[in-house]
Amino acid sequence: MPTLKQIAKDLNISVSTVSRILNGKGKESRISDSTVTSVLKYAEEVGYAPNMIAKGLQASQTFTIGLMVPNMANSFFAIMAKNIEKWASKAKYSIILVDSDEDIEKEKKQVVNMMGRKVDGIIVAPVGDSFLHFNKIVKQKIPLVFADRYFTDSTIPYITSDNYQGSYDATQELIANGHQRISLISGSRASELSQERTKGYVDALKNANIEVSEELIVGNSFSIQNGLESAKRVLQLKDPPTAIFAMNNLIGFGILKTTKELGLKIPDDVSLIIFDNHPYLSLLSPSISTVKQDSEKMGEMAVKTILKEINQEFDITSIKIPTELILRESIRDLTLNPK
Amino acid sequence: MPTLKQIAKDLNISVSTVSRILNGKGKESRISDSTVTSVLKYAEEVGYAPNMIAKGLQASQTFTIGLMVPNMANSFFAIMAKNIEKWASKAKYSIILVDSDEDIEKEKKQVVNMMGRKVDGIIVAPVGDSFLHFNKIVKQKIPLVFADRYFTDSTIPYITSDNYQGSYDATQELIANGHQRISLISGSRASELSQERTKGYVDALKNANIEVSEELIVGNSFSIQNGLESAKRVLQLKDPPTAIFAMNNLIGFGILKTTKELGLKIPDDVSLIIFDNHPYLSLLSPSISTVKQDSEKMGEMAVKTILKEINQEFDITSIKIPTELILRESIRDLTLNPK
DNA sequence: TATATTAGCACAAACGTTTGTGCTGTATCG
DNA sequence: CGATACAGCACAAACGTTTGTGCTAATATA
Repeated sequence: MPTLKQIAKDLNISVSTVSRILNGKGKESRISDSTVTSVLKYAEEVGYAPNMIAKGLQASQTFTIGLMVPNMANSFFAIMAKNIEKWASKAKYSIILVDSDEDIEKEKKQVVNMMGRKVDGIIVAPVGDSFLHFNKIVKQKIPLVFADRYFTDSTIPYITSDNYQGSYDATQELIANGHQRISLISGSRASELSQERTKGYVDALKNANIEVSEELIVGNSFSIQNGLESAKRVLQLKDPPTAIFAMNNLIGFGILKTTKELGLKIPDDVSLIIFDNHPYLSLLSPSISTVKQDSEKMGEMAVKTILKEINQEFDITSIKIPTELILRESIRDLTLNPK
Repeated sequence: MPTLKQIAKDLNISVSTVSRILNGKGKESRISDSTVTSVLKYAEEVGYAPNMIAKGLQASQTFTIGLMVPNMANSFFAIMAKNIEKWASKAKYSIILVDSDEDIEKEKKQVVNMMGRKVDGIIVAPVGDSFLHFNKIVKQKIPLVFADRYFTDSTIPYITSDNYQGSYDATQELIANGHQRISLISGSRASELSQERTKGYVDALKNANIEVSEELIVGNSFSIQNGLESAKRVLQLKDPPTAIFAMNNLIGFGILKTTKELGLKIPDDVSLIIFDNHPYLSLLSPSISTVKQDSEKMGEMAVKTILKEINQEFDITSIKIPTELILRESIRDLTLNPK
């Protein structure tokens, strides 16, 4: 791989001259046209490409953004990552990807790794209930933004869905269809995202004067396994719910497996709505109603926000992206034909 | 962020001594125990973390692996990426992620970008029908391995499924169920992967003395759109197929949407088998038979292979990972109840 | 013609590492 | 007691850039 030094040597001129020319500063540095063209031509010829590592060392800017997600196998994060890469690469940034695998220890370790790699900014969907290990990032003045999951008691900006409203809407829809015993299968309780979605659920119930029953709020993990087990548990209650609200798509998938296993019919035996849409949910029989999150937009806004931070702009704000209620066939209307 | 220089200054010793100690070379460099412990203690205290950029410059090894996939929204690649990151990080490597978005131009540009970033190796699922733009990688002696998609007429190692066998098995299964008019909806024809899967399909037909009809081999893209349109086309033939074989999961999804839209029942009206499994396919009614690829393994082997290349080991071979035929309810047995 | 200006480039430091070599002082040996 | 050995460290180059400053020769000005 040719370097500036090599080109300079071959052309019998200095490294600095070559550098300036290749950075388009030929004119302002009063380099003669003949030198400029010969360097340009030669660089092209030998296929010169700047060493970004050396550039990064010198400028202490690496044009790299760290991205940490809890689980790439979750299509929500995969799509978000796709869009983050898309918008980052448009701005000449590259993405360093980490799948924390919902493991707080890996997350902590990789935070340090990313700092060592001198990323210009970090986008993370955190897995834990504490942002302490992110403080060192902030202390180093490294731009940071949370995506999807977040901490309101920190000053770190976040991009997320309007979790409260989405959850409220979903619960409200179930209520409007005559449901009173509605079970919420929750993701990690420690996450503020969970708390916000729970709040939407609770408030919708309260506003409809429906008693909030603790036995109907179950689960503690954003996983298929949790969906499976929690659904099983709640459906085998002496007084089972008429409807279930799944807090994310993995939980939703688990619930679907359970109902299939138990031979329960949706929506005849139990109604279902899932937070987070998934292409296949429209193909199921019955198709499943969902709260659609705009993960493309979330990725886009996360990049735009981190770029603002990197460029030291001032109007940096957290963003709640509206959700969309998609009604399909998984909710039984109990007002028409009560159980 | 503290540097070696800063620590050296604070402790009134030289940079080289600090460097050696922090790299565990205190003993062999005959540094006194007192110096060693004081440096270790102080480094811990100020939270020293090595600057990987500077390290990379000096060692010309960045502990970075470039990963380029055509579409992260495709769960196959998302899962592969997850496992690549998993195995890479176990070996202290980080992943630079690029989503080429099935765009050959973006792929070409990012190849150059990755070289400029001095990645230690590159794993790529290429989108085009030519590997010319990868030659410069090879020429620079940068380790390269193809994953999923590949080129047999290059010397670049690849990790892929046993596409021929998987495809043969799927077709064979349809034939065993009495199907004669079997449509193959193909991904990008230029890809050898497509050609291999097509070959499996063709050979299975030939071995059963079934004529290969060109009008039943349709499509030219690994996309939902292709699945949608091609299925529509083939199902509206005067003599439509009794079974469809989808070359990947996106195509399969498109087909499922089409049959739903057209009101066709699977498997009564048309049978279906999809190359590449997906969790939701077991939940559909009917559940869909698939050829399951081991994308976890593919990711793992891709990393292990690239690490071998990086470490200049010799036993580097291309790998075909066996597929598994998963039979569910989407294939009608025409031998029992012919159409 | 002597001085000032400017064109056109080279030099060198710096970014944070690693590592080969060299230097000084104390301990060991004969 | 003089030479040798080794402990314990410092110095400096190198990796490939960028950029402020300095230098030389040619041109312009007085």
